[in-house]
Amino acid sequence: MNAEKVPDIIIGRLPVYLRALQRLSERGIQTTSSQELGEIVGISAAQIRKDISQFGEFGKQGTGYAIPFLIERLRDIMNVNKVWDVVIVGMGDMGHALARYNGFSERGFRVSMVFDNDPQKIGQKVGELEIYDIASMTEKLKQNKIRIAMLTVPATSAQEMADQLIKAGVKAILNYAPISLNVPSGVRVQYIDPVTHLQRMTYYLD
Amino acid sequence: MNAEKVPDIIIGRLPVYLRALQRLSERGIQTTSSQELGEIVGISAAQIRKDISQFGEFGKQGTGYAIPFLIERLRDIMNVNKVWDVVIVGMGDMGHALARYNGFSERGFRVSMVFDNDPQKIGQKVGELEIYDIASMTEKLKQNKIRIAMLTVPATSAQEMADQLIKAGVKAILNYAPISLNVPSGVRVQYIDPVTHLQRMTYYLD
DNA sequence: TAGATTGTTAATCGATTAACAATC
DNA sequence: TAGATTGTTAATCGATTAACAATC
Repeated sequence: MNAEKVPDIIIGRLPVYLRALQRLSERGIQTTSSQELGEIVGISAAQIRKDISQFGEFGKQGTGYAIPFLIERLRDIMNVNKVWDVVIVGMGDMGHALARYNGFSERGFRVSMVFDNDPQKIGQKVGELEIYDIASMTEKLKQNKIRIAMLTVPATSAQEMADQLIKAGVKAILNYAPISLNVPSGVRVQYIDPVTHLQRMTYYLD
Repeated sequence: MNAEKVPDIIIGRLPVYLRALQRLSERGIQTTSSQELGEIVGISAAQIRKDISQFGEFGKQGTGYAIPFLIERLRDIMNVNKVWDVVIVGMGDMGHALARYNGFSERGFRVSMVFDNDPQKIGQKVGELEIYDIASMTEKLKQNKIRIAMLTVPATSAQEMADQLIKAGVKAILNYAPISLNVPSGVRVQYIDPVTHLQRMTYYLD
């Protein structure tokens, strides 16, 4: 699709554009401009045009972008024009909250399995899902060709769990444990740690 | 403290350094080098030295950085050498999970109040905390001089709640709602949306 | 047609890396 | 002393912005 390699920093902005476009679409709006979209997401119009133009000519001079069309293109580009099965490892409070979150399905993801190693939890239900034993995880992930996992275990076992996930074929980890993971190239990690996010802001507070 | 304005991208890496240093410290390690720290967090040694040197000369040639000392300096710089009171707005699953998370206190934050507008929830307890009515939020935030909030309400009411928080004096918002917030300059926002994080990775999956 | 807005180029700005003297 | 590693400079690399011809 794209001859040149697109910088990761641009890839990181696409989901934000998509999210904003979907909100506009929900409100019945059919068209937008780089100017308008930029004001919504807090990014310059020039940058938005440049980002989008990496992938094709999706706009029209004079009128801007057709929202449903641009949404489809972005979903294609990001590979979310299908539903990805994801698993959750660690059924503490955070794992439970994610398992019950209903914002995944409408945006391309489905929580298909959840795991824990606590005998008290194994076999319990979280919504529709039964909590499986981590001991059976490698096998189940391979069987179901799972590529994406969310990691919500304590920091002390996060690296070990990540290693297991990777051995089982996982290529993308959303890590909620407050620790930097060591992973081989070819495996992607995104970090969600509320404390680092908060600390990034307190620098600016007196 | 620092004459030159430090780029925000550097500020964003400091919490990651701090987190790694604290893990080393827990393991009883007293000293580290830019090389070693870089391998842990996945950042080049040169960049780590450059980032740290923005704020002073905290290392020693030949031996590296004294971990407890560097931790103290970073905590000073980031303003987390004291405990910040934070509030949570929206007591759904995510709000509950955050309210019960015990990783805040040891890293400079304390959840001091939680709010919801559901009569069923108001007055209930979450751990030690009573859920307060959002109607009383402005008043309570002003009384307690709250500067930081975590926003875990549905996307549809997130902007409205953010506006209220800002009116009440909040200067930093950690936004869990899947929507870009519009805020005046002087107010900081950090975004946590598992779906955008996942979408950022699916681009690279086949 | 007149007005609006794209896609793209060139210029600017900023961030990262490589290299090394200083020094513990 | 010899080896290790910092702090910093200069070079490189990459990202953002400004500007505008093209065109709807």
